[in-house]
Amino acid sequence: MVKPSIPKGTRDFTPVEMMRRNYIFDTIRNVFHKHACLPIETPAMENLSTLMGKYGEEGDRLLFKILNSGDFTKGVDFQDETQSTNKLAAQLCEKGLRYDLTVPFARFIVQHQNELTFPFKRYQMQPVWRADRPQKGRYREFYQCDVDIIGSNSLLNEAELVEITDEVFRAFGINIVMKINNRKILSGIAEIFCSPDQVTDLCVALDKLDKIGREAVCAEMLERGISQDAICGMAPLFELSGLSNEEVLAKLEQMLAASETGLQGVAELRTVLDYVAKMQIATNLEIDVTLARGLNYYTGAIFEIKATDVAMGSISGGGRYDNLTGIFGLKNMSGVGISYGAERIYDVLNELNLFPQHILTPITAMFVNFGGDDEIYALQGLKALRDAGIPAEIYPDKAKIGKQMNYANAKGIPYVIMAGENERAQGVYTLKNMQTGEQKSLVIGEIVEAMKNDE
RNA sequence: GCGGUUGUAGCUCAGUUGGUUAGAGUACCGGAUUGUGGUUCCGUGGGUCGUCGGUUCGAAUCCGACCUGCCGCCCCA
Repeated sequence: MVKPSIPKGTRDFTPVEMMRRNYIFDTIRNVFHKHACLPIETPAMENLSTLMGKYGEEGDRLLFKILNSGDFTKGVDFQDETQSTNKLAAQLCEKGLRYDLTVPFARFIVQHQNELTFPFKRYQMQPVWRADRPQKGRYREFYQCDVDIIGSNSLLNEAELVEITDEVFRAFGINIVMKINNRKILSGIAEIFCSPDQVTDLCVALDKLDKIGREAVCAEMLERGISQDAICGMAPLFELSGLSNEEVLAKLEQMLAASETGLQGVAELRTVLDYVAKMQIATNLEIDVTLARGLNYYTGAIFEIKATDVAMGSISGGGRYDNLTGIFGLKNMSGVGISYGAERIYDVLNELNLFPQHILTPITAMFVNFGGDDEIYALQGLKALRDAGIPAEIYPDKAKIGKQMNYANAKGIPYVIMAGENERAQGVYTLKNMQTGEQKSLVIGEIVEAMKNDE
């Protein structure tokens, strides 16, 4: 016998967990529908060539690769030590599990460009896989809920994503702060203070400011080859927290006066904030110039969302990408999107006790099984309830009443219906409220009515 | 990928310097109670002590490797 187990970082979901997860997906899907977004799905596995090189060096390492079928060692030289692991893997694996939903989406757009109407608003809620080391809130298989608007440069789309985010988290009752930045601002900073090709090093270091503090960030910048002079020049960046969005924009405009790109980033940010204000979106939107995010395909706005009432990593993130489809041969297709992390949202809802009670009791009534003719009589009542759209079941065996009651109790079924010889003779059913213990003799129509009103 | 830490019944955990047949609570199942659950009482079952190897007369206990969960780094939903 094998000991039952599942791979590291993966999980089973119990009925209670699934009902909660479905509540999350349903809630998000409703908001997406309201914003006229259309659903798509893509396969769990993509060609490795689609995936490799899109997420940086780190991303390549975290990709799950799928061993070729058949004689996969044929023609592969394992002795050749000049081959890197990556090159060897490329010979052995031509497929991999998707790492996120955005790159497969870009592939999808290019492949189906002639069937789609642009601007295209899509949503997609599917699992993704990363060979990361699991920790709390970090899994190797997890779900993302993505929404993207592609084929339009309009900053109205950024504003709409803020609006969608606001609606999603308001529906959950989660208080959030939404941080926003613009990659062009980061490029401008690199342009002015160090050099444009150091923007990645700059971002990686700057991104850690709230975590490791100013001094450690400066130390990391030095280590990454950014000069002391440049770091001193950037000093005002470290002093922006606490300022209003307007004040931050003004300061950035000063600092970036010599960079066209940088100023454009500031202008974009200002426009988005302006839209958001005019649309009267209540979400707390905060400029954070240290927000960089690792994904190197972002070119404009960058978003990140954190729950304010619980200590947890970001529950959502996204941004604008101008050229993601370019690598698949389609130019001039700018898009902006955001991704909500289902398991992070689950943990937040759980920790703050925000899951609604009603999602846990999908079964409204259970008929006790007395066997024989009583069983048939119960089945008739059961059908009436189901026809009326009331989720109900009958205990399948003629077991002891205590056992059947226990079953209903353990499953949290709010109503138990009993009908034996006496009830059958009178054409009624005994309805028992499991919470109060109260019992009533009613005809089936009255029971249906009572339960409909109860909902 | 690097460093640290954890693992005993379905669950929460005891288990003495290494010493007979590894315990408790809870849950489960059965009974007290054959048309009434949540409270109570009694009883049954349930363990390759994470896995493999080593030290030892003897290992849940000491050592090593691996696996898993967790924490930090990297990165990130």
